Amino acid sequence: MEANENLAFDALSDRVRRRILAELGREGELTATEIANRIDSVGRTTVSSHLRVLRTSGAVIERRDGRNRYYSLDLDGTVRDAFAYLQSIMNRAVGDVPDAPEQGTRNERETG
Amino acid sequence: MEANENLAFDALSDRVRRRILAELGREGELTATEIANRIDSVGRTTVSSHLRVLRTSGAVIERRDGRNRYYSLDLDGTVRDAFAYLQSIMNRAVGDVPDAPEQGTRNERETG
DNA sequence: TGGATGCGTCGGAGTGCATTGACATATCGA
DNA sequence: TCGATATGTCAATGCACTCCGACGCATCCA
Repeated sequence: MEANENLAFDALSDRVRRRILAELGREGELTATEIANRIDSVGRTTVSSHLRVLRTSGAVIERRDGRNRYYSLDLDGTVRDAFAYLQSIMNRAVGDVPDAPEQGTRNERETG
Repeated sequence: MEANENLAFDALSDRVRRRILAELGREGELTATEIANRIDSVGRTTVSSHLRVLRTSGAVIERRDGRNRYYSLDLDGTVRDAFAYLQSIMNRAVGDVPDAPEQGTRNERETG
């Protein structure tokens, strides 16, 4: 859990990356270019770099279709780890923190 | 919410700071020296600097007593903001994420 | 009152990371 | 096949942050 937690917050430590995650959360699936168009504070190259970090750390999923690459949140990945971490420290202090949502209901563990 | 969210993840972006928060979550209240003793990868000065960041960003509360300063999590502060952020992006994607705990009224929340 | 303890802050050295333009690769359309 | 589009990657640059020793201030104890 320690390693995952570090990975998770590394991914979340950058403002642009959080912005990307928020967009993906809102839209579901977006291409790299679409994301870059929505965030005009940085260029396409920068977005691409951040997508690499998010991909490597397990925060987003990439789906290829022709020359497009669609990105979406990986809700079983690092975002969930970060959620779990915050949950755990709040839990110890309050003792009444709810669980993360049941994620497995939408994709029946295709990996196998 | 944007500003708070940035503050929150800035505070959480460092491994030592997360370590400190975890200790505070586990122990409830600790002095700066106690925290430094529990984290031997860095010195007391470093811990003090991180505590400053955590204090400034609203992640921890400081209570003074004589020459000691006791730190504890501020569960209505940035930790909660970070929780809320993750919640919101997971919410949009899953639509089934529970709320953070009610910090101020936890006495009434009798879990059935 | 004088020494010890707890703790914050300052200044500087070292390090890591974000950003970007240029370039490479693969796919689409005519 | 030829150009346009979508996207990743590389190398260089500059900034921001971490870490620590030294110092200062307040508090406690004898």
